[in-house]
Amino acid sequence: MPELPEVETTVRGLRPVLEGERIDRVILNRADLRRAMPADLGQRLTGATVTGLGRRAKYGLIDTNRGDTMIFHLGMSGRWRVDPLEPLAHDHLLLETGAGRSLALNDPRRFGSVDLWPTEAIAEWPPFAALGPEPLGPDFTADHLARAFRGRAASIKAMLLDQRVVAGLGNIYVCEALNMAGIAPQRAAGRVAAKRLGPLVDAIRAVLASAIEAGGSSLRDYARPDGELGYFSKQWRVYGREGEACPCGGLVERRVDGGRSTFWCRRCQR
DNA sequence: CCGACAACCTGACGGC
DNA sequence: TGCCGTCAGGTTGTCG
Repeated sequence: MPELPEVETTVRGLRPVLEGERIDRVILNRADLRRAMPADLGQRLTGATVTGLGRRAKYGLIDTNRGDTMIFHLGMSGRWRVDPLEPLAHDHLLLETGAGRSLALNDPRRFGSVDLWPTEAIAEWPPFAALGPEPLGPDFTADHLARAFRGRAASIKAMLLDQRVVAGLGNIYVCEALNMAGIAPQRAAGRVAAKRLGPLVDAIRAVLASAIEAGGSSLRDYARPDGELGYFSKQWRVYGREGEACPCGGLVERRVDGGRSTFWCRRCQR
């Protein structure tokens, strides 16, 4: 499930459980996710106190007082459960705090990852090295997109999914933002008029912000054992809505690009 | 540079 | 009821 808003919602749900708390116990059921967890993960985390939590792109960050940051990615199917009532299949990592709270990282498909890296050098963690700007941060601007898109024949959808261009967008929110901005997903990035890039930046920010708000509004529910996120799906304009009406009154169509579904409206997206 | 495709995994769902 | 094909929010690599 997780694109940027879901990871942000997850981090916000973990924060009250972990921040300032000591990790008393680490149970590693299986370390072979998409990339293997560090062999000494349990040793390095046990007894550490969590000093803060954050997010970069689709990665969650858990800082400790030992100088390590735990970096987790939820892949396609990852989720944290808070104070789970019972174990589930695919609970790969369990944490217990000194306050008696517990967390379970569950990921059936194992496309996620967990790593540890020195907090002071977090920007040099290899997957972070080439990431583009945060879409909700100050460096994500129309000028940035203009530079990234200039002369490029690749589709704008492919460019927005490229984490080097902007970090944190996935298939759902790219479809949503392009619909909101009225841009056809298959249009060559270099052929999007400069004056349309400001509205595109605004659309991306708006769709992410409302998705985070939707997650945030159900944060109370997050701390349930089922780990439900309060997903944004009810508010999707086009994603998963093939054959239904676009907000403009046109018809939502589905096409496949690079093996992934694209939902769009040919009436309002040009 | 670019698009297509496969690989990594499991689960949900629809059709028959 | 069960079996089978299809599809799924991500990332990374290869091929032509």
